[in-house]
This record gives sequence, C-alpha cells and structure tokens, in this order.
Amino acid sequence: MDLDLRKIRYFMAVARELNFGRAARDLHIAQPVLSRQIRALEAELGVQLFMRDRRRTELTAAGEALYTEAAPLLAGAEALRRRVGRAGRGADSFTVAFMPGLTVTGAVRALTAAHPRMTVDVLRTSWADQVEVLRDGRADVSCVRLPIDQRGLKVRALFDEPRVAVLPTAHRLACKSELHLSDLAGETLLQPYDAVPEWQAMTGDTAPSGLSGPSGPPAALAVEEKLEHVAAERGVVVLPQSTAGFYHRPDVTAIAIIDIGPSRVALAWDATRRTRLISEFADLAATHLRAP
Amino acid sequence: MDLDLRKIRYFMAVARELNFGRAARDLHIAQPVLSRQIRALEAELGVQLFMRDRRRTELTAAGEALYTEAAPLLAGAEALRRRVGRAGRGADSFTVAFMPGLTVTGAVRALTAAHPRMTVDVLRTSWADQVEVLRDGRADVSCVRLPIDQRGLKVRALFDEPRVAVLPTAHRLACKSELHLSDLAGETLLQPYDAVPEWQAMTGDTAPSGLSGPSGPPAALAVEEKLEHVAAERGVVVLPQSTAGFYHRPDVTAIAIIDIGPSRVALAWDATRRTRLISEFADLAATHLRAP
DNA sequence: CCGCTGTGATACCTTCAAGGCATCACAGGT
DNA sequence: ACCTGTGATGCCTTGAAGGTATCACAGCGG
Repeated sequence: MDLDLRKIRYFMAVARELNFGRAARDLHIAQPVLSRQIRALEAELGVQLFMRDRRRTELTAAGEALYTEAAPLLAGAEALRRRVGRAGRGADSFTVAFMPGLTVTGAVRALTAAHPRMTVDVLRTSWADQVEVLRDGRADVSCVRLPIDQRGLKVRALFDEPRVAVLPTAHRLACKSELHLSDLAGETLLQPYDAVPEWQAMTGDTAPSGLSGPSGPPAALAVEEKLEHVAAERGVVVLPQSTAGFYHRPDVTAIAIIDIGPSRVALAWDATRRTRLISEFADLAATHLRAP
Repeated sequence: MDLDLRKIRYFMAVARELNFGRAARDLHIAQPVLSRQIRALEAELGVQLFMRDRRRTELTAAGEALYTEAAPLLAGAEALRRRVGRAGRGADSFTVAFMPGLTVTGAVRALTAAHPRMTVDVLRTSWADQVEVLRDGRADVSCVRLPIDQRGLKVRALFDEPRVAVLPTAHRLACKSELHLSDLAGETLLQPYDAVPEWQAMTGDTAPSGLSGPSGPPAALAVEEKLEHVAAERGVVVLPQSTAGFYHRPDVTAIAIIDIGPSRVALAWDATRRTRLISEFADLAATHLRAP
C-alpha cells in the first residue's frame, strides 16, 4: 500500500555503491537482508530497479528515475520529523540560515520586533549546507549565494555585490586599487573552477571541479582554510566582497575585480511550506539586507 | 529510524475525523490497532499529537503541524511510485494536463515534433484536479486557471482572457453585446462567491463558498451541470471566455463582462522535478497557447 | 439511581516481515 | 585447479501489525 521509506533508503545506498555487499555494510545490515529487501521493493513497485550481472550491478531506467526522485522524498520526511518535533517542544520558532559574511541581524531584529513571543534562531551554513538546511527542515529560510539548485525551492534575489581577488599582501598586485581578470593570468586558482566561470573562459582550464595545481588540496575548503593557503602563497581565491571582508588578516589583501560577474545574494525557502511568516521575513530581508 | 508512511496515513485519517472509531472504519482496520499505531507514532516522534479527553479528540500544536505538512509528503510518495512505474514500463513519456476549454494541441504537437520517440500524453482535469495531478504525479505539467494554491509548484503565466456571463438565451440581457457587472444585480450566481470576487464586492454577499439562493445545488459543479442550471433559468454563472465558448448550446448565451478582472491561464509544475523537458514545454506553451 | 451508549485503552493471540547466520552458485583471475 | 568477490537461498528468531474480547469512563434518559 504505502511505500516503505526504509526500503527506499536501502535502495539509495545500493544505487550509490552499485554493490550490495558494500551498501549493506554502510547500512549496518547483512547482505542477504539487503538483497531480499531490494527484491521486495522491486516486486512492490512492479518494476526492475537493477540489472544484476553476477559481476556488476547497474541501474535500470526505472532505477535511475527512483534514484533522482527519491532524494527529495527522504529529505522531506526528515524535514517533517524535525518540524513536528520543534512544534511539539512548544516553541513557536523560526530559523534563519545564512552564509558566512552575510549579516542577517537587521531582518532578524525586525522579525523579532514584529513577533515578540516567537523565538527567532539563526544558523550558520556553508556552501555545501546552504540549501540542504531547507530540504531537511533545519531552517525555514536561508540567505544564500547563487547559483544554487533551485529545485523544490522558491528564491528571491536580495542584492548583488562585486567579487574580489584575495592575494598575499606581499604579492606584486596587492598594492593596486582594482584588478582586471587578465591581471591574474598565470596565478593558481585555489578553488573549484566552476566557482568562477570567467576563469575557465580565460584560462581554458576545464578540470571538472577539483582545485588547480597538480597537488592541490581537496575541494570544498572552508573560507578560513582558503585564506590560509593564500597566505602561504600557494595561489589566489576569488570571493564575494562581503565574504572576503568578513575575515581580516594582515597577510592577505582583497582587491576588487572590475570585469567579472557580480555575486548574487538571495533568500530561499522550501516551496511547499506555509507562506505567512516566510513572506513576511522575505519582505523584511529585502529592506534590511543590502550590499555592504 | 525512518518514519513510517503507514502511520502517517493513519494519523491523517484520525486528524480528519477527530474520532478513532470512525477513522478506523475509514481505514478498514480495528479501532484498537489504530489507537496503538497513533501512540507508537507519538512515541517515535517524541511528541503528543492528540489531546484525548474521553469525550472528544483534538489536535495539539504538533498535531496541527503534522497535519498540514504531511499531506505533500504522502502525495510525493504517491507521485514517486507513479513516475517510477511509468519509467519501468519503458515509456519515456510526458503528460500534459489541461482544464476543459483550454487547447494544448499546439504545444503538444511541437513537443512531439522535437522528441519523436517520446510519448506525449494529455489528461483532462477539473477545477478540483488541476493542481492535484501534479502533486500525485499523474501529470508533469498542468495548464491551469489561476488562482491556485502554489505551494510546492512553479507557475508561469501564459495569457489572460476576459470573463463572460452565461445567461439563458431568453434572458432580457441576452441580446446585448457586452455587460457591466452592475447589469447583473439581482441575478442569482450559481457558483461559489469566491470564484468571482467582484460579485462579492457588488452584492455584499459573503457566504463562505456555498451557492447563492436558499436551496441552491451543492458547490463544485461541473461546467456542464452549471450550464444545465442556467438553461433552466435558475441563475447565471461567470466563466472564462474559452470555457464558455467550448460548450455551445442554443438555450444559453455568453456575453463579455467588461468591468471585471480577467481570468489568467498559467502553466504549473512540481517545483522538485527535473527541469529539462518541463522548461522546454513551458517555452513551447508560451508561444503556442494564446487567448482564443 | 441505574442502565445504555459511545469513547479510547488494555490484554492476549496470530501472522508475517525484517533481521541474522550459514551456505550456495557462479564469473574472473591467478 | 583454486581462490576471491559477487548476489541469491534456506532456515531460524524477533518484533511489529493485525485481529477479538474486554475494560474504564463520561454523558444521557428513564
């Protein structure tokens, strides 16, 4: 009758690993159990999900469909449990997530003033988190930097801000008041190429999403770590102005790049949620959040 | 670990009925089973969902939260199963839903031409269905008449069209070429007031959503039924021009109302879905679907 | 006051699905 | 020929979900 979220979660593990044994270990169950559960799921859906070939396991078309569509369902279930738990703890609360460098205080203050009996929480996110917190219910709205995967979300643009290059203070360019992107030719970019599309156009570099430099550190670094690498003269990073301005250390310098697309900051929320408080906060954010 | 959709469905039944016995009968299970399942759900969520009072059953705040948030989750599960089933049947297909009176042929033709190997289905909806089909996966896009509940959906406006009054052909106004809303003062409106907001402003009538007239027939009539009532001179209805034009019968006449807000037609789709085909169809719809 | 009715909860049993362990069947490599 | 890694089968145990019978209690009518 109802489909079983446990089985769906099992399926997701197998689809990720494409290997029943490893997936079973990840799930902390025995492999035969997993085999049977997947067969049961296939029977229940009336559809074959995997092509098992004694030697390798592959997704069928139906399996692909399930793999892409099931993630939001599981996230939705998690979000539901979080929100109900919060409602049960009696707290009429509202959580605003934000990326480091963005300041949501003004809008949060205004919301608190409008609803004195409500608890307004804030939650710091990272690049990886900024949308996730909406899908799993940890936050009601999230102040994000575009681009994001907008599926399942409503997004409202707040403001644009210039992007800056962060250089070692000792760098030959560090004394300039502004830069063109071409000034950076030959520098090593310490971040995934797709974070700065113009870089790719300039250098022709198309490595998927690793860091440049042959032995570069792994991707998805925290901003603090990136700055550490810059200070060590291992390369440069390009950041939104407010992000770079948020961390100040004497050994690195941020300089505006004038011929590069701006970074856009937006407010995002779950498209299925109630609208009252969220749209109220969106209005407040639009008036209180501006480029620095 | 994972929450159990069966229990959620049981909860929804109890929350609807606010009575364990009746809910159990609706679910075709015994009442003690339902009591235990709800208690188990409460234990699992760590939250009380109902205030049981020997005499009546009421939702707690957490229960309210669950009641409003669980519906999209259950619909999403249903949609998932539908889509996977369809993918399993091998058909790479795309389903376009539409309200009666709207003609989607042009856009469907264009999509078929662009993807000759894909099956493009169409699905007729009603006012009650037009959004439901998206939430439960019966359609990929739906050509709707606004306003709709936009939660969980993306919406793109297509065109506006005038609204007409449908009168008995024998009516004193049936020979006019156009009407003002005030011409209809004193007529009986055979549809929910909120379908025509201006009517409410004109007459001061504020009955919630029943039909006017003391012994009016029940709400949510099909268009054909409304026309039948009009022909029987029991009152008038206000419809979008294309809806009225779609059904022609000699005993009723449609006349444009010139001082009333237009009816807006839009394309809507599930906000969580993949975007490729949908946005392609949205572009086709924007160019091919126009006011008649 | 007593008994009737409708409410949800409890007790006890049965069935079946989910879990574990041991083992099999088979494809590739050494 | 043997070993290794793969997923599938067989058999057992446990626990959850289902059922029936019954209880405890609030309200109502006589």
